Amino acid sequence: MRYPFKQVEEKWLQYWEENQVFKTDLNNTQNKKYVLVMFLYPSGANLHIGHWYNYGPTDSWARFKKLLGYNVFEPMGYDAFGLPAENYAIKTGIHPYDSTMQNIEDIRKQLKKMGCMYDCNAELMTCVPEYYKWNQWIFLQMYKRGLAYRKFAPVNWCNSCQTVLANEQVIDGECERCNSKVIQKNLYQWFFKITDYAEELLDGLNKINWPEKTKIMQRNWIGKSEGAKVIFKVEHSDEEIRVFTTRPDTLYGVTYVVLAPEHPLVDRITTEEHKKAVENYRESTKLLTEIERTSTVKEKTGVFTGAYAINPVNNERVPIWIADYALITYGTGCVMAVPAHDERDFEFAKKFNLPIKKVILQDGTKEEDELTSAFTDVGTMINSDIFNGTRSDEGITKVIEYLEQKDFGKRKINYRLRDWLISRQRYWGTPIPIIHCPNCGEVPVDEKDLPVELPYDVDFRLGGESPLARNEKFIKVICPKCSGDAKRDPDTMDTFVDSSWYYLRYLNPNYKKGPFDTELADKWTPVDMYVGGAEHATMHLLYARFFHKFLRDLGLLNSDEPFSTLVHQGTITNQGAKMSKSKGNVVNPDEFIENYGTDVFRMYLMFMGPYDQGGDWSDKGISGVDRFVNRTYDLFKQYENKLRNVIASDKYDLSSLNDDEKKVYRKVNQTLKKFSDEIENFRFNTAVASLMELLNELKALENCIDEIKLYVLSRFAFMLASVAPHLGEECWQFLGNDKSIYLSNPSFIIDSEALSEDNVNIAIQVNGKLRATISVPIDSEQSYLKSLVEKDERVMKFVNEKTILKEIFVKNKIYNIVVK
RNA sequence: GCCGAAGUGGCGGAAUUGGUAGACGCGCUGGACUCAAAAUCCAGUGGGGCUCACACCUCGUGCCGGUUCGAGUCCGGCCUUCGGUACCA
Repeated sequence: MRYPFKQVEEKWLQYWEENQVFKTDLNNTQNKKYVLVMFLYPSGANLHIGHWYNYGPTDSWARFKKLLGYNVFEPMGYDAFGLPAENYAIKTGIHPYDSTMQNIEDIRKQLKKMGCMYDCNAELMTCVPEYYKWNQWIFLQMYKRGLAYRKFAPVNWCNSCQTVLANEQVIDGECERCNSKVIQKNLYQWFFKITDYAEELLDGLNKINWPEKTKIMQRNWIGKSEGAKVIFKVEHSDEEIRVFTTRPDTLYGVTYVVLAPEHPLVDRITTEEHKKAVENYRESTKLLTEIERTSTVKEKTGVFTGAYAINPVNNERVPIWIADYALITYGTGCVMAVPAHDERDFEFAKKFNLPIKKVILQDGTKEEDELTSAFTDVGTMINSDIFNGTRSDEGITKVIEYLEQKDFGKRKINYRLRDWLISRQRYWGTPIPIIHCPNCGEVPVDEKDLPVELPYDVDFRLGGESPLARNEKFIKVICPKCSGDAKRDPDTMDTFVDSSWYYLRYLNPNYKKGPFDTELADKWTPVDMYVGGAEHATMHLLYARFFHKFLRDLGLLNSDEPFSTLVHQGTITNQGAKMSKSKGNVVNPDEFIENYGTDVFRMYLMFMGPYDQGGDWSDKGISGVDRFVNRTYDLFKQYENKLRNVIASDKYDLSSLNDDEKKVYRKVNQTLKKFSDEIENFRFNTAVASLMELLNELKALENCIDEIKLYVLSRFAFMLASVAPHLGEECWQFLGNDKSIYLSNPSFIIDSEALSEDNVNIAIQVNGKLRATISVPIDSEQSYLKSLVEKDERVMKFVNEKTILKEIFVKNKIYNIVVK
């Protein structure tokens, strides 16, 4: 009979809801497991395969933990602010609030079909004042501590989205969202001082169980480098140039200095005769950034300023150039150029005929040998006064010590990480709780006046300024300090602010005394298992760590990290291409749900391949899972109500069982072991395969007594309930159970004695080549095998007339005879 | 360029610390059931050789080399694909 999935799925969904099976008792923190998937962006499109792939298997993991007796908390919510809703509004006139709420309602229904254990009491959305009020509150706490600040700064501007972007949101010089070219613009913007936490963010990576590649990405993004700051005086001037270098050992080889074109010093030091050229160059680089910054041809360009700097260690006079290969955003915006030992400087020096001075001698070469490229490895220091003869790697610290002694410079650590730009010139986000007063300057909104509510009636057409700036009712306020006319800050916050702490809010979404219930947060965080896309490696996953540490420093949390274990699901592609609405290649899961049901579809997604690898979508194998599910259903259906009065023990003595009983008893114990291991480690494909193997062995069930049947089938149903929840429940019921398996606490213990077999197959090799396999009792000794092999013609024909040099024996595995 | 991951049958993919390569599934082939088909069930299925057949032999995990009794797994050198990053001093 075909598995009537529609009735079964409906039945159990209803049961779970009516009996609140998945409501978590948050006050009970014994055996707690906080399982979380990255929350959902409520777009108008249907949930696609990617959502199912993310949520389904993770839910199976959570379900298995629950079956094992853990107190599992698995919430789901909506990341409801953001640009797409606003762009949609501009196009259609439908207000972002209305469309978002409608979308959430639609998505709730679809989510339900997945049959996940989401605790609906914990649902949250970020676009309501009850939530974003606390974004503002956190903002104010940062402001108080100098961690939220406003500055006039060059920012990434997307003309199409009419807003600024964080560095993390610029991909290949293009806007992450709309792929249009990002340009530079100078604007007053709000920043969060994430750089204050750079060192701790780096350090903390060693303490968390995250994919190594994600940690590496964060490490690179933070980009710590150690070196020195060196001060060069500008000749005939009071100005000084402070450079950062990781190679103080090459300091004697400096032949020129480079400033970034935008560097403020340029105006003050450029000589009259070079002003024009410098101005032209600055203009051209500005244009270049706007037009073609990502050009693959990186021909070095630059101009001389006419000024000279003095190298503090040898008083050499070196020219000061400007060039766009010096970046204003990194280090001090100034570079000491050592062409002999830096590839970029070498290239530049060659092009502009600047001197190349060798100060590190490569082992096995002579000083007068000409350099054909920069030598950047370790060698012996030369032309370096008192350091001559020193190995360059040791020279680094020695030169730094010397610089500090003479007051020429200092040891310095630099980070690539920049502060997080959070202002957005858009409507659909959290208003920034700051008032700008002509008399008092920046005035933070009083905490008791929060939330600063986002007004509903707004003209959100694009215009280069925030839509909120055009809303008189919102923008005009009385300054709380001087009672004069003032204006609210018209910008809203980056939506990554919302997602930086939502996992704390889930624990009590209605909490009123603070952003989250600190008592619960202490018990339930860090999140035990966090699952989401790898594309968030340097954005959400970095910001959330920063927030967590900040909230800890506020005294609201005790833990240092938000997510102790992280897993990335892979990407499901369609014919090699990422699925996206714009490409029109999104595979709709609906037809599979309709034809096969939720359980089959979820199980197929798990079975396809390694979870973190994703893969190209194909429905080719789904019939295999469908067959498995139907066979399984048939098997259990056969025993419907027949085992109701049977009672199985927790353990059976193998010697009391017949061969078939032994076989299935062992197999189910072995499967339970394997299945548990595989699920625990997110290896769902092999977990499902192990169940298929088990089913294939269960033909032998016919020759078993009822007790064994029940023993085996109840364990099978137990495992099924994790990967095919509705079917698992149904099968559990067929065995005579009246209650949901999730309310039954079966606590099956693996019989470790049943894990091994009576007999094992040993590979018999001659010189490492397989010549025969022999079945022997487990743990047989070498001598016994030898006696068998000696009678075995298949093996002996390769041994006869040759000398046995060696025999290698690995118990229960292999017996290898080495001959010559 | 640099950092990271991966290359295994016709296909998706399995293989504890080096120890019987190809689990599980798809597909395909043959058979049963059927008037027939679908569905279902049973059997077979890496390539090559040899044989009436059973058996047996041989080659096989991107390429070349090495370590080892034994390598998909370890080491050295390449090639390809996919992610990340990009003048970071």
